Amino acid sequence: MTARASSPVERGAGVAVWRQIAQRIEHDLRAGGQGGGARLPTEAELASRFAVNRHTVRRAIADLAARGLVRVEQGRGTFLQDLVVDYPLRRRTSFSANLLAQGREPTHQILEVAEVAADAIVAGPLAVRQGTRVVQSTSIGLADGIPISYGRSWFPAARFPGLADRLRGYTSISATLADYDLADYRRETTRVLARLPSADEAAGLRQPVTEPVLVTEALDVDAG
Amino acid sequence: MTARASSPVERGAGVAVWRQIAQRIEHDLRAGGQGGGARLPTEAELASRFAVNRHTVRRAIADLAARGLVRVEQGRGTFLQDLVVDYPLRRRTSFSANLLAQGREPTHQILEVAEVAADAIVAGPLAVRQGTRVVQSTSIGLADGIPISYGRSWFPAARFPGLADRLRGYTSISATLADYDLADYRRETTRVLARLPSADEAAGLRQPVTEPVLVTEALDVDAG
DNA sequence: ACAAATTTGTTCGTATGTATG
DNA sequence: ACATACATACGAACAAATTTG
Repeated sequence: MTARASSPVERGAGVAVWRQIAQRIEHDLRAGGQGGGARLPTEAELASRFAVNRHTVRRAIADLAARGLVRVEQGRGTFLQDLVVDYPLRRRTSFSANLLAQGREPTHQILEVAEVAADAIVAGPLAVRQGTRVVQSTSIGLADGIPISYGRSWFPAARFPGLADRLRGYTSISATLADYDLADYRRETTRVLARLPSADEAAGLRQPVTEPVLVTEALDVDAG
Repeated sequence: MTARASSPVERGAGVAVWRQIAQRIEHDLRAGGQGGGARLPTEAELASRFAVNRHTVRRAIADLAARGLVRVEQGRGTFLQDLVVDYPLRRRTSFSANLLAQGREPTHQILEVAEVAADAIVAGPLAVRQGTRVVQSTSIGLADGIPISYGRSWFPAARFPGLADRLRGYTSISATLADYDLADYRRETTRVLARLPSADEAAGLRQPVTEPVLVTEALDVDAG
């Protein structure tokens, strides 16, 4: 698509070249309704097209990728992303940030991750046979450094290849804990509410993009 | 802080140098509890400290910034970011939103909530004496109706009056599950993404009001 | 108010590594 | 094995914003 010479970018203008390129690509993407995972030109191609260094194109693409417009795959190419970045990932990051910011958010520490055979107790709810390999995660939840919860979870190993390692790598929260937290701890933290502009319209649009607003409100509560 | 020579990064290992640096910086930040907007060493400083090119350091910092740990200001420096949006609540809302959109996000079902006496196993990590009343929650995680995880958690009853009832009322997600989900399940569900208008600007403000955007996107995936 | 020094931002060039087909 | 395409890393230079003299 857009095989045209592509008018050159403005050098020396106030706007960084990579921004101009990012914007142009974005515009072109939105214009030419390339559904699904349409593929973008290669970095080299774009570089020559815009007459810039490949790094400059990469910077632009990095921006688009960060905003969830495209997805980059090594060795394959860059593709239009209509599904956006995901939430959990960001969620985790925001959690880390939280942790860093204050020291008193409830945290979750994974003590141990092991792969064991499912026993009778576990096998039932997981709908697997006894003896099936399951990943067992043992963790504690902390609030202000004080242990609040202790939990053990099991996941079917087969269904989640690599889960064990992944769990070891991260320190994630226990939802249950967080949920409780949401009810009680909230008092002295900041809240964020996500409000869909209108749960209805979100449906009609074919565009994969709906943009509800996230309202953040700080709530100071006197102790007690 | 950390004025030491900083053992060199592993070259040629499987991990990109910038990742190692990002991780090291992150670690150092968490370790040295530098509250508020403590300032990081300059890029040049870090570059020489790690014996890498400045670009490599920049890449690492970009990562930290993207994850909300630090904030970079041209001409001034890089600072530890502390104000953050709130995490758990956002998570829940997004979860609800998710639910609303489709019906097949991974869910968490609480099977049973009981108040029991802490046994030796539980008492330890919770830092309570054996026999202390603890709330025991048993739950399973589902994805598309299929049980994926089975877990049991304990909370000190004293610390959380009313927890039992509250747990019975909710149906929450398992963070671990969600974490994994992020890698695999994503493919065929609807995602909700909270995007700060500009991860950078959101930084400057001391105001407790940040208004990221929630992007909801439907993703149709061909079966198979 | 102006100049200089600092510090981050942008762009180019070059080289090499890694994943994909 | 080979070509393609993205990933990483280094080096150099200059621009822009901020702070300091």
